[in-house]
Amino acid sequence: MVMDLAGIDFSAPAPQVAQQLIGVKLLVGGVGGRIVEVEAYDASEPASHCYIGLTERNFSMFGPPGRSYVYRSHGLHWCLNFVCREVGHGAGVLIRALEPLSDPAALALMRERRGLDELRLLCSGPGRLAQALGVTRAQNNLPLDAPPFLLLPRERDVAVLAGPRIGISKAVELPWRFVEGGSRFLSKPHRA
DNA sequence: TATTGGATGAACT
DNA sequence: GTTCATCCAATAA
Repeated sequence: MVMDLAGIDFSAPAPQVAQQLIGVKLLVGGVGGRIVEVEAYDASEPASHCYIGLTERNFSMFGPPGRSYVYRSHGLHWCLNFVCREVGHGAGVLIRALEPLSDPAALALMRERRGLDELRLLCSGPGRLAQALGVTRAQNNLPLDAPPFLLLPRERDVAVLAGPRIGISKAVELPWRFVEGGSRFLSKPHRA
């Protein structure tokens, strides 16, 4: 166990970490919810930002496991990842959707940041959840076991389903997207 | 130096 | 279903 957060060993391969993250509660500055959708990425496959090697953008994915990797997508969205494996490997888990926490103050803050009322749309997508949680490049390469981050273990069992990843054109065959079966907060429905 | 293509989301038809 | 806003790393030249 190199990095034990919410009972998860982040030095394990990304797909293994990814399925264990479903049902875990993620808070950033006290705001967040239960993780219901994630995707695993690894330097060995071409859909990963690490496939090409170390760059200014992806350097945190080559650092220690159990840290954040935040990147900008399509020029306007931020996306949050958790780093896996060991230093120098290049692997991580993209956090794609949360079931928003029921704390009233937290919900109000997320709604304000998103400019929306509808609970379903607060955190159902990687860009949306980063906006709701106030995550930007300022939160890149930070340890996940210290503020503003907080990870709490699953409170109950969840049914985890695996399927193909969303929005990629390479390595489309890998079933490295993991969702909570039946969740209403997914960015897209599960497909096997 | 120029072009291209995204680990997206919102607003359209 | 399609379009588009808008940034930047990778690739081509």
